[in-house]
Amino acid sequence: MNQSVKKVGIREVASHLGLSVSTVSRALNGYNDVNPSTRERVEQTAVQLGYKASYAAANLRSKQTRNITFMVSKPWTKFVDPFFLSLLDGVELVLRAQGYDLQIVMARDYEKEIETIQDAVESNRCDGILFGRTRPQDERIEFLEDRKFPFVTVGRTLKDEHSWVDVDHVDIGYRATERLIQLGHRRIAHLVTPLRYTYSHHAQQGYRQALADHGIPHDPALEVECYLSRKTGGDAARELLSLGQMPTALYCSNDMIALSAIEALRRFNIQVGKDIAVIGSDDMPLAAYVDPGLTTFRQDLDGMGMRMGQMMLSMLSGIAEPQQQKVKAELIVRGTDMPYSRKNGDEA
Amino acid sequence: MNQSVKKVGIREVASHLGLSVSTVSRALNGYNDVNPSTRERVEQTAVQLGYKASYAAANLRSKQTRNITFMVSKPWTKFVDPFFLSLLDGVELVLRAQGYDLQIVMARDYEKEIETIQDAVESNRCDGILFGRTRPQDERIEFLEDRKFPFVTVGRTLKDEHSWVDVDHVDIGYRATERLIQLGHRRIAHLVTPLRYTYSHHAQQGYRQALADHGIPHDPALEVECYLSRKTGGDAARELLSLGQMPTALYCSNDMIALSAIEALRRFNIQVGKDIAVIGSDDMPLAAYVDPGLTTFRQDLDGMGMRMGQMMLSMLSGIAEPQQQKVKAELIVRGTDMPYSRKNGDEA
DNA sequence: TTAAATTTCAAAAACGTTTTTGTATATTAC
DNA sequence: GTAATATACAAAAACGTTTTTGAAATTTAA
Repeated sequence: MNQSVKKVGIREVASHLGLSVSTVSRALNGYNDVNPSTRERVEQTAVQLGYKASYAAANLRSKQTRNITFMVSKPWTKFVDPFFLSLLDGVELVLRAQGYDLQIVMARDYEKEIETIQDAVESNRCDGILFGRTRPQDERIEFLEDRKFPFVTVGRTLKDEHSWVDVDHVDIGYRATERLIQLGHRRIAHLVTPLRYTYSHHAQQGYRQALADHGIPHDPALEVECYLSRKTGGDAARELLSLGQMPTALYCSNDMIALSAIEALRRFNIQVGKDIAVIGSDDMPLAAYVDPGLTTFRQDLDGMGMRMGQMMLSMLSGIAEPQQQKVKAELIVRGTDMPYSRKNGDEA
Repeated sequence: MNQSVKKVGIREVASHLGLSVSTVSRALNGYNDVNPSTRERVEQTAVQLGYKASYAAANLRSKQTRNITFMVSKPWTKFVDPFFLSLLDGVELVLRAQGYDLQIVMARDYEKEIETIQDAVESNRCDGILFGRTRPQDERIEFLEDRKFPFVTVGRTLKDEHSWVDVDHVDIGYRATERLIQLGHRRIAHLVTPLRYTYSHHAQQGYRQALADHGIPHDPALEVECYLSRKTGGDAARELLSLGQMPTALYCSNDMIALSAIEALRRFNIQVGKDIAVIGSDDMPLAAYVDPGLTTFRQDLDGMGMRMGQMMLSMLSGIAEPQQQKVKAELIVRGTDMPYSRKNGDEA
């Protein structure tokens, strides 16, 4: 392939300096049994000759790739999950500072997730793995724990003994619900994200706790599981409508679901922000742009990403104990939540 | 690291079958000097023993990574450029089908772009490179051409002799402008994306050609370069306002710029879709959600991604001639463009 | 029936580093 | 002044594959 430019290897650097390859290698890799002045000469010559160590050769011998893989899943839309992309920036910043590269691989569907991870660890492609969409019981986590392969997740399993960063979804659920209660609502529905993900359970837990703490009985009919497509977010709203007794407020554990429900309700001439209150959960970009703006929660994705990177780094440096970090989200009040008034759909 | 699970190499597979490692290797890699029945036995034993070839070792020997790197640039927002992410799906689909992996690396800023690419090719990390944000003269392309390293870009240089896929921005510029002209507008501004990117020049070319074809003189004051941040999109609108004679229509070679201008104009009580017409260029998700919806152009990113993958594949299989594909965008009429009426800001 | 060609596999070299081990020389300890 | 230690480098092994080369066994050609 490279015709014009001859590939320069460590041998060339060594012979150019009259040194052995081992010394060049050790100089370049920061070992201390090399004279400072020699090291400097080596470094200079290396850049001068344009030497770059072969990735494959170095990996093969050292068993280190200095590479961390983030597996993103293909979600409900045709694109990569934007939620995880937002994390990447923080992760990359931290890893890069320690000389690690961040590599992103996509998993096309559920089976590919575990397959991708297995492949990454079994073919020695990276030193550590990052991923999200964690489930109460997660095959991927079991696999990695079994292999003792370093990993950090966004979100956790129910067993919860590995390293993770997570938004406090119990807290979001609680605060969203409590806010609606304090605004006077009593029939509050929860459009909950797929229960195959752990965080949905946490949201549910926060929602139910808030109801309980304020003496509102939990009505299972008001808690409907939505899938992460826009369509089924609206479906849930229609389902609630057909219940006869429409709730006066909606807490959605995902903004997309909220937006989808809002659109469906609009079709029925139900004005969100006037006839019904809605609160979302993750402040997606769209949330600020719709009219009225969606009241929701902002999550510090960048900070979480950095924390994630730090955890990975410390695992790589030998720290074995799992590290865990739960971060609180910030309420962003916009226009979709409002006090309860008798005129609302509720006739109880 | 792997304490419980012993790593099984090609040697184990070979000895388990009473074959030589070379035969196992050739069987697994689809060479034809191996008996079909032997191949089957090897394949079975390989999965049975859980053998996976070491990535590094295979790379080192074969000089092939079966890995394609897509370099995404960090754009104006804090996240990865959503435009390129949309391509990824198509690219990945095509590459995966031929056993290639797609790996994504981020370039944090301009200098990192060339650096990232140099590093990827010089350390033999991939067999081919994909990227966008191409400039009229592009250092990265020169570097890769010089090394004869396979690459395909989204967008092109002005010299235009490499392999690329590109949206026909000349066409978009022409059609957007012509549409506004046919709606009766004569003072049409062009808020143009940064001219450091080639596609901005194409958009400009289409815009000017449409004006010329309809006998409208080109007013340089109406063509203002915007940077891809929301703020400076609005700045351009304010600049035009201060001109005294506001244009009656805006063609923006980027939706973000359009949205930003719209927001700024709203602050001045100028109603987009009533007082001024706006047309965007790339149908970003937000475009459908704002009120009124942005009239813009839809680009078949998925198809472009697939085409890109195919081009890469054919380059890898030895085809040397550059392949190029220009795709037309589809006009999406929403609410921000409307016919010219005398009441508009224009008093000419 | 023999020579040539084909099929199928094995032995060994090669890929370009890092790591292990070894060895002069210089330094320190006594 | 000698032995022990530390310093700075070199030689060679090792990493786990793929590729090259070679060779026996089988088939085909004559």
